[in-house]
Amino acid sequence: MDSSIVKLRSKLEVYKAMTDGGNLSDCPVRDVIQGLSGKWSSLLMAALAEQPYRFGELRRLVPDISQRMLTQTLYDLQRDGYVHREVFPTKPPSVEYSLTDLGRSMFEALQHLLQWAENNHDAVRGARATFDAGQA
Amino acid sequence: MDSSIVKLRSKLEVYKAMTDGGNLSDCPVRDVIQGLSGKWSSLLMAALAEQPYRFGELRRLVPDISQRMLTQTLYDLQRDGYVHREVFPTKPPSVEYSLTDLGRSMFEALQHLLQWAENNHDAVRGARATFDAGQA
DNA sequence: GGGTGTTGGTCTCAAAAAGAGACCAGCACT
DNA sequence: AGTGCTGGTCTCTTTTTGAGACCAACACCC
Repeated sequence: MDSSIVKLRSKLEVYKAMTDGGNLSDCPVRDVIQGLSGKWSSLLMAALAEQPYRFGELRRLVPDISQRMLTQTLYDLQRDGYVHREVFPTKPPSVEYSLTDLGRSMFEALQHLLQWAENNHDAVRGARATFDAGQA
Repeated sequence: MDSSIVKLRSKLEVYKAMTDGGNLSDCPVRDVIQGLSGKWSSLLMAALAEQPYRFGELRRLVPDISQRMLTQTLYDLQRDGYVHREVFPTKPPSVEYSLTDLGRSMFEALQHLLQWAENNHDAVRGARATFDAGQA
């Protein structure tokens, strides 16, 4: 079973790792997860996991992200060490974003969740439809 | 290697699964991920993965969540089929939240990411510190 | 040399989401 | 009668996000 490594740790431990200290600054796991829980983070990670992209390419690739949020999300990902930003001295200068080793490592863990989402989206959509019908 | 199953699919495919159609409603993966990318979702999932909890217990367990966001996040998790809500006719009535099978299945995938966060938080914190020092 | 296009942003303003905290009904217990 | 506990909701303020205008610098074209 591919989840054996994870299962060796009790769920309680993972939970405690998220709440230890009671506040964010004392809880590293929450601190890290926070940076990934934005609306665009996982999407941009998935894009950059495929290949490095330039700013404008990413903007065209994800048409419904605002330029402002693209800038900011890339900045945050870079700050947390997942993404490398390189400016090429062309005219006008172009900027390439790529995953760091840390970013690739993180994406491997994230990918399980993306995979699950792809495999189970109809179950989720079904649950949502049933729920909404019941509330109506 | 425990990630072999995932690696069988190309990263490109996962990425395409997140962008197909160009908008949210046509992209199931983004639709599902969206529901999990909130600030509190993963934390509450981790808590409920440990054991079922009542509303007030969760509130005490996560002291820095507002009652308003606790209500709403649990509602969303319930709507997407991850969480079961049961009202017991005590006086005053108590409400218990627990994971569904779908929720447990999803948490298994999520746990990889939580695990990674726990293992690598010092790398992330280090990257952040270095970055901030460079910007100063 | 003047007009147009490209680059990767920033700035402002409006809309949406989140946080803080008061408030509520219903009943038990004292 | 007063107090407490339950799981919420309501309102108000602050923060975050979204939409879109604007920018400098240069290249290319004529």
